[in-house]
Amino acid sequence: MELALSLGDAPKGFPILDKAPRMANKEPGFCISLGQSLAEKVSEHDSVQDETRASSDPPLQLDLLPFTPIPRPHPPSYLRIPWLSDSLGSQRFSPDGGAKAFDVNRVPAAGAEEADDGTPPSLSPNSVSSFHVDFYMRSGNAGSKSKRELDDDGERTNSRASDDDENGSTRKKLRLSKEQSAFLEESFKEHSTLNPKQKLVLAKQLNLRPRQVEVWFQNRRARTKLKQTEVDCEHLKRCCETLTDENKRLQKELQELRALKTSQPFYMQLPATTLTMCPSCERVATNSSSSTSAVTIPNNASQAAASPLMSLTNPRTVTPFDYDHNVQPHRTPSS
DNA sequence: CACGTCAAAGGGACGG
DNA sequence: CCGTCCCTTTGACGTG
Repeated sequence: MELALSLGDAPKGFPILDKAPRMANKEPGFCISLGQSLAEKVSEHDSVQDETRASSDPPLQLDLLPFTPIPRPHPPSYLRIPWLSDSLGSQRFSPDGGAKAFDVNRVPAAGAEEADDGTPPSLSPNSVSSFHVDFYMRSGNAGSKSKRELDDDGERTNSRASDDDENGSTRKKLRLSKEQSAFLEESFKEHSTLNPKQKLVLAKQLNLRPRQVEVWFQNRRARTKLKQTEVDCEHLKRCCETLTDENKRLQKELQELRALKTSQPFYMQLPATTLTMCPSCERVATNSSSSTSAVTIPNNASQAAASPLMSLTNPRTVTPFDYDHNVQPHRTPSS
């Protein structure tokens, strides 16, 4: 089976084209040709493409087929994303329907049908800002398709959901084609939300119902949100681990200091209320004249805050004699 | 067969 | 009131 798709008659760039090589890793038969870029529009999303698509560059052919090229028996169809350009543009599906038009959820003959709401976008055939993509699905690629995508003729037979609506029975599970998904994905990169016009045009271009496009964007936003939630969760997890480690460390230090305190009751001779510290010089004095105990003060206020007993082990040690520069010792709040 | 993925449906919230 | 969004659920399908 061959699937030919060409997007745009006046070549212009589009991010999807730059993603194509990556897609090609999974899609053996994938051929894209592209021309003038919309680098100005899309550079914020993909800076790499600017290097490959200068505005004056001739159309670039990306042949992603890993095997020998296959002939192109049918003229390409044309698609473009309207909000990437300044006017509603051309959309010309293969007129003869020979190369299977892009989608898939409808037979080509149904591609000209109006949208569900009965207001199909009127597309001008002569846009100058469109892009041009040729998709060639090799028969080998069809082998990678799920069996439900293929009918007896090897062609995709996903029916429109409207068929189900008409039946009013079960809703058919339909899978969007890789091309549709890629196209929607690129559209999503441009706009995570759609206005009605964009939705209609995109639906028309992808041969989908507007509701399908809308639902796809809703689900896509949900996936993005879920992913972000997972990232946030991971970040919080790491923060929690860090804090847990810090807490353990401080608890251990506290234990050590308590042990030190018990083994050296000498420090207990100084009631806490007798210690004062000069905020300017950080020197500690005692207003107990009989005491000549040496005390230490923290060099780091945060350390002291984190570990109240740390001051007992801080190397900077002073005696009451040091605090002797005509400054009245400050009273502690408790005194 | 269990599980994951994803399109789609349904309902509530919200803004114009 | 209508259209859209988000959230939840459903169901079809693919995969290990």
